[in-house]
Amino acid sequence: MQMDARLSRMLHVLIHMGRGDRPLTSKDAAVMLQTNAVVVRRTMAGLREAGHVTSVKGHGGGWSLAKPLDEITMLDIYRALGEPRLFLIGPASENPDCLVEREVNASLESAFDEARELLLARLGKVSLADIARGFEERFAALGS
Amino acid sequence: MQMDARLSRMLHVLIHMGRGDRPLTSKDAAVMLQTNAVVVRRTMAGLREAGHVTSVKGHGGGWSLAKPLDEITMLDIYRALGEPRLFLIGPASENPDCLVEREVNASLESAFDEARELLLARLGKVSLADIARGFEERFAALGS
DNA sequence: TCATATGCAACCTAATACGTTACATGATAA
DNA sequence: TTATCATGTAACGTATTAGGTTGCATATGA
Repeated sequence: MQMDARLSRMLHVLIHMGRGDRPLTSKDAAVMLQTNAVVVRRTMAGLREAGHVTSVKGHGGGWSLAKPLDEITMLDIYRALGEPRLFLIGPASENPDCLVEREVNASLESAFDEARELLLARLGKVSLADIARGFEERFAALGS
Repeated sequence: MQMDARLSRMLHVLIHMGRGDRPLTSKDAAVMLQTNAVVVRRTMAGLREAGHVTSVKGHGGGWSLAKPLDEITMLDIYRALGEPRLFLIGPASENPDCLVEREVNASLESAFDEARELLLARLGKVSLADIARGFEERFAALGS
């Protein structure tokens, strides 16, 4: 499979939403993300269920933030997406009969679990407002 | 795609090779790994190129370790497999025009890079002899 | 009423480890 | 020398899953 870009895409579009004043339509988001409006709705559905965004049908409708960006972390969005699998690499089988294989699995899982823990902790420390701030700084530096 | 089990499988089979005295045929390895002999050869080819194992054709042939297990780390095998992609999650595009997207990518990459670094460091600290030792201990505990 | 927007089902596509078949090549034993 | 055993490799099929696409129902505002 290709990369799972849902987390990246949602962060991207949420920060744009934080900078706009009107609801963002799936169509406009699709242009930003260079994809299809259905893909946007499908992915955003998880964020709505998690309470991070709201959606309104009809004229003037679209997607809006349900809370300010500084109350949303990268980890929140990862969770709202259903905590998709992080690693492409894994054990051949979950509960093998072979004791050697069990030992190999234990060694690998230990290393991967530690990496996962670190990664999620890091995602939890960065709010979308932090990322937006980083953007503002780069943008300002560009104009100078 | 399903999990990439090549690392797990290679560690498994290498430790078995360390416990045997004769070359291990692809067929026998395939039974151990519950797969096909061609898959074994395909995957082991990388380990041979990296100098971790040797292969001999014909009668009495098969696969042998090129060095003792305490001179091979989990990281060595990961590298010999061509350093396959670790993470399933990634950016939507590598060099986006949108500055917001660049900022998102930078934040994500920073977190993922740190996790990768930790993971590879951990893989580099564990030799196959360490895993074999763990197995021996569990095995001995089982018999008591 | 009509244009606009989400909601959602149903299907196709791409990428890639893994599985499978077929055949060539090399090595050993009879 | 010949049969057997083993690796080497090409070629093609399979399964999984994010993403893409079409179609239609539903709700909202002008």
